[in-house]
Amino acid sequence: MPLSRERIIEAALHIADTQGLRRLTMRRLGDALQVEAMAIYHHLPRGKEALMDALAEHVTAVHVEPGSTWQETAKAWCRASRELLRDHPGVLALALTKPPKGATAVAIREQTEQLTDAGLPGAAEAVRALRAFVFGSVAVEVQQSGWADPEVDEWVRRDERADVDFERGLEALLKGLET
Amino acid sequence: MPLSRERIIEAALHIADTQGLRRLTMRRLGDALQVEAMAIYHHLPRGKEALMDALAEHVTAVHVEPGSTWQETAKAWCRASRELLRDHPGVLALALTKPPKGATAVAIREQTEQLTDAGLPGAAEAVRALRAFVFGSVAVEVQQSGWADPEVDEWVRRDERADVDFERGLEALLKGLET
DNA sequence: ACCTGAACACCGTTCAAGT
DNA sequence: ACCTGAACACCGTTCAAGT
Repeated sequence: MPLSRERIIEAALHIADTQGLRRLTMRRLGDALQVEAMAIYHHLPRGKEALMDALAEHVTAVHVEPGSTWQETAKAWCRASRELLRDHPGVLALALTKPPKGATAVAIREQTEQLTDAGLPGAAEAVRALRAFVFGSVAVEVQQSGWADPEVDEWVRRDERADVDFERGLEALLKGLET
Repeated sequence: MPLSRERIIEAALHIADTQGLRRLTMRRLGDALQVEAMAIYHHLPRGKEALMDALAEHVTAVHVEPGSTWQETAKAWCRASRELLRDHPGVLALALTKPPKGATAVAIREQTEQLTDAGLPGAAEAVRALRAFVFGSVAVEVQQSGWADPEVDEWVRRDERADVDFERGLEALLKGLET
């Protein structure tokens, strides 16, 4: 299998999620791909900076099918975003912090248009509020899961509670955006 | 002026905020403090890991005086937290991502007690929701300010809008927590 | 076009040594 | 107790060279 941008990003995500972002180095990434680190520069010309950008984009560029109401569209987008971010805690810091570019910027514009087309005035403000809600929810949830926690039962209960908190908060936020 | 934990953290914050977290190195930090990098280890025995923890704590350990109602206390805490995080964009990624320990964990417990004492049932859930709101708001705001933006007028308008968005969202969230 | 090897400047950290 | 100097293993990146 030849080296490719996609394979590089996939391997990098795996390292970041399992070992932490600080352990994601070009040399280790090369090892994981059975290649010398320098080979990566051929596919990501700006090197590690380009890799970080690509990882952030990969976990923040979300697309959903338009629902029957703008509320349904917004919900689908929030749930999909949350799931994607939760699945990749290793790059969460990048996702919450890097200014949206490329595919992420496109996805934000797309979502704004979807809500506008579905009849929501002030869709740009709504999208910002929804993004803030998702970011904050995931940040707090992932932070908490990093706490030392010996009780497995506690774990499960805590996870389920994050789900209901998210849905409850989402519902309240959508109500607030209706006015 | 002798080296101290406080001076080290202050200098590190300055480097991170002005040049970015990636440029905060032990050697550069030593230079800024007019000392060899190795001297820092005497005040922060776990080295860079301890430094990162200390920076995260410094921008997330917030205390406020109790207000006349739990709503006032919560508002004061949210505003103070937002301001502190906004003042230090260089370590925002750490603040949103590192599990709360030490002074931050203490501050969270303190806030939960303040809200409980002021008569709010389920204060732990409320504190999580408030933290998520602040984190999400600041993340989106700082991300946006990282966008290329030639128009100064736009800048100002955008900043003011972030303020009213924050206050509006905070008010709505507090209403939602009353039930 | 795609990958390697050697090289360079820089990094975090240890440890013995200085005061 | 507090700081330095030298050393080590590791890092990102460049560039000429191989195929």
